[in-house]
Amino acid sequence: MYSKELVKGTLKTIILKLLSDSDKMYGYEITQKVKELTGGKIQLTEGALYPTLHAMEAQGILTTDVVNVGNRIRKYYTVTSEGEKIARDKVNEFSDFMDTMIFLLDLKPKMG
Amino acid sequence: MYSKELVKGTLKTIILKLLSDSDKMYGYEITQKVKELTGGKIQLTEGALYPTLHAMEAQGILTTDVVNVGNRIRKYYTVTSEGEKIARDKVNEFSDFMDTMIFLLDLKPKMG
DNA sequence: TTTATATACCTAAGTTTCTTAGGTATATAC
DNA sequence: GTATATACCTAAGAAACTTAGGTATATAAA
Repeated sequence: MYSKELVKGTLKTIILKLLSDSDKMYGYEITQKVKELTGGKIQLTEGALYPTLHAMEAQGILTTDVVNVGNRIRKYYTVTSEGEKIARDKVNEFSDFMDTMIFLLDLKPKMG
Repeated sequence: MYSKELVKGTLKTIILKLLSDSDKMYGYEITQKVKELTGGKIQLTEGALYPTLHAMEAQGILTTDVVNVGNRIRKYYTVTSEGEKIARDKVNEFSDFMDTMIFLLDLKPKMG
């Protein structure tokens, strides 16, 4: 797990990237996918995740589709076309930011 | 300039890296150096910088040396040996975090 | 059978970390 | 004599989280 400050500010970018790459995902699924992909190094908290999803829905970035699975509710989120553009912008901005930080901190990236 | 959320959480890391690589620096000098090195893409605000420097001094990470330059005061900051370790840890953690994000966001770094 | 864990949603109070918006003062360029 | 640069500082407010709950079903273990 990384220190809290570091992961701050990346939540929307992560959510939008995962949702853009898949048809639809539900909240709990997003937390599990991030945990799996990062080997547990990034673990989204539900207290941060759900309000962010609701805000992005209110802004027209995401739409929802509520499904009954057995007796439980599952709320699927899909990125709108407007959201797709925001997703690309967010990922590009983060990429640019990382390049700047790599230079500033005099680092060599380990991948690529 | 990057969106505010992104730069959040990197302030201490940036300050400690710059101070570790130099003998000593004063607050205003740090803001100018970061602005110069990032081509204006990261601009530290004094409202964030000074309280952070004071906190790190109180924690024994930094020591100060006040100097008179003409009739003006200049407060130089130096990293303590304890601070050097924290600086290395912070930079390493950020480096690791970037590797994780590069994988998660499916990016290719442009440098290295 | 009841207890713990996993699934699946949610909210609200509190904390941290920053931005915004000031204040003080000297030096220099226009 | 007015704006910009240098150089320090603080305090109120905002943003984005964490922490700590609450609700409810399904399943595995004891």
